[in-house]
Amino acid sequence: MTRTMQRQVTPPRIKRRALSIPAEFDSDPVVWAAWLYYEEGMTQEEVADQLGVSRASVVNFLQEARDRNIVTIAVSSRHLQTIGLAREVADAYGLTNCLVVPDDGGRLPVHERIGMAGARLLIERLQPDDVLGVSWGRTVQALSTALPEMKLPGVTVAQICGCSIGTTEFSPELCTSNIANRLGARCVNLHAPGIVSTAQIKRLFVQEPALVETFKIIHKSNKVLFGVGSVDDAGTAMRSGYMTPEKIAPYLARGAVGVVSGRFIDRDGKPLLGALDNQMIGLTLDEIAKVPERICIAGGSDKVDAVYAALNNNYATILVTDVATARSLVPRASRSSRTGAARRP
Amino acid sequence: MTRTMQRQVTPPRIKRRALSIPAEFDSDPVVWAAWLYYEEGMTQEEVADQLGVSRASVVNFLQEARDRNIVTIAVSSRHLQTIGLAREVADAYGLTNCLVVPDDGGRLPVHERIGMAGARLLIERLQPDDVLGVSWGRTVQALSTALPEMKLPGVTVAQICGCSIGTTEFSPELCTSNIANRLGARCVNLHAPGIVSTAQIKRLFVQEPALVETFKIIHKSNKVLFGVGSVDDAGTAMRSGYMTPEKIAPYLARGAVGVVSGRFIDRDGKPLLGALDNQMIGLTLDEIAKVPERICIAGGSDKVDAVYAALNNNYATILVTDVATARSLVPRASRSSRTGAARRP
DNA sequence: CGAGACAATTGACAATTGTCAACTCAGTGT
DNA sequence: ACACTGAGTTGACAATTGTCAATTGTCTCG
Repeated sequence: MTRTMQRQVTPPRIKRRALSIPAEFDSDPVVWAAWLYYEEGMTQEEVADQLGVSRASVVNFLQEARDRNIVTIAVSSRHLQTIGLAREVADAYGLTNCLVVPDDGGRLPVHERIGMAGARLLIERLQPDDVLGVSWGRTVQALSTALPEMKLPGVTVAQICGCSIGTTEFSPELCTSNIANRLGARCVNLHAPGIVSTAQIKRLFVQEPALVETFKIIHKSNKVLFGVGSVDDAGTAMRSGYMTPEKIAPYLARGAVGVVSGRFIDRDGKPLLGALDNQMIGLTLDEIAKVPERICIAGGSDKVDAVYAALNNNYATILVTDVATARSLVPRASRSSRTGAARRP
Repeated sequence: MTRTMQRQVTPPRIKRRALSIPAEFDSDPVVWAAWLYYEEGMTQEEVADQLGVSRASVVNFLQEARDRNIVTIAVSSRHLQTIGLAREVADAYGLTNCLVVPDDGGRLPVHERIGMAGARLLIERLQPDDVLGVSWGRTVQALSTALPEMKLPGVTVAQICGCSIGTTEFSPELCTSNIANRLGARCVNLHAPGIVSTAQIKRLFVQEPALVETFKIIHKSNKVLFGVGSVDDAGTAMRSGYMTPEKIAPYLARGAVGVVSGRFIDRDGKPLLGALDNQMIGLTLDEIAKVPERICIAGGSDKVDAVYAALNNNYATILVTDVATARSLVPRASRSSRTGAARRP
């Protein structure tokens, strides 16, 4: 979602005489245009003259250069962390990192903005031999589509909870494979339903050699990426056919405030175990909590309670959220939250 | 040398009412502006409204964001290698990499353009524990100023040839420390003249414990960066007081065509050893040739002979040059050069 | 060989962005 | 108190950039 530009035509009349020796067959004009424009700071018209094409074509070339990742325009996530609010949240909840995406006046939905920032953060943090466990949800899905195409062959992306049955636009398997594809990473899908009908069937599944192998990889995750669902609304989990109201009811009755990777948590973030849990296939909350780096991407006013709970129980080491959510989060923090973070001198 | 932009003022009249909750004290408006503009693709006017400032201020913020490296606009060097010409040169001379910077119609001098591309390449290639040996010259100097500010604390930048006496704008010690500073790397200077008056004095210097220590580090270089000087013109080496015409004369007489890191080479690239060599303090050509990755940055019609010689004797594993030089280089190559590189389908 | 289809390129126009001199406002010195 | 300085901001204007429909070129097929 970089700058929007497209094509155009050149205005000047001194055209058509290629200045130097440009129009040879030994170069990709797109690369040239990108270099001259972005690196040397030429104007599009100058580039057009240099290349011997119309300025409109230059616009096209530049567009293509961005699409092909020949030029990269990136806001470094490190700087989004320098925003005072991000520091306050990080301090308050003991996070190693916190990204707060600015408000854009409702231009883009929250989950998309958070997805974009999360994408940026993710590619800056991934190391060659990482195994990234991926949960699912609207925000995770948004992150996956915001990722640029890359080549990170050493990385593995693993699906940490079973598949959903419904056919919404997002699902665990789609999130995972999308991310892996964009990243050029190995993709490990968990080929099993997220929820099976009985605890016994779950046991059967889990003992299946193919799944055992898959789980071996999943358990090697040194980073996890997950969203947080609320239970107030009809929630992601239900809309996607992952759960049904009847199944959820007992959890709600016992005080569930949110869903992390398909599992319910109470207001303190404690796992809320119930009958359903024995039918769920995927990493448990305790297992997730053991992964060294845990990236939580979530925001929106309806999710504040759930995010607060999740943070409170330290499920996340890194949080990507939006301004409004961050603002609600700070005063709630159990520890001392410092007011008035450092401003520029 | 990214896009040129500066400050400005906003045109619309619907201003001054901050749309959401932007003007709080918890954020750096520069980061916000950068995010909204570059990441979300808002127009500057929209950003201005969102932030509650004039559009002119937004222009200023964006300028500052680029200056502060909050946004990075980069042409990936990998793509400069995809230019057919670069491949031809690489093939012809057995290089692992070759970058060819496009012609810009004389807008910027060759060495600056090459320096920019070299800078890009360098930061993409440097690994955490690298020791980078740095020679000197106009192009190396240009590279150093084209580097962005970074933090690469694990990297060491070492000066591989002694200091010059003159006070030109560039010198071995300046090149090295410039590069180290920009990169946020450790800087190891070689505190000795590049040329001393007698071979005996050189021996004394080199045995000095402080220098012995320095050389230990220098010899650990796993990457080197050097330019190539011609001897046709009055050359860098002389203008900087590094050498004098009398000293050079014997080398010229014996067929010197170029200078690499202060040492003369003949038309086959062979080191041309003479009286002076025993008075030079710094890595020898043979020592340089043993470094695994050797980045040569050089171009310009006056240097073609010298670059050809250097490439011919395999001093470089990576070459950064300009189109004109690359064009001259290809037909000279001793091996089979393939004509007509791949075009886009 | 011409018609048709499709992609690339272009010029005119509209929108966005950069420049600049003037202005505001805090802080200072007298 | 008041003029002065300097940083930060602004509006009007100029330059640059994006859009789009029309044109051109290329390739395929009849």
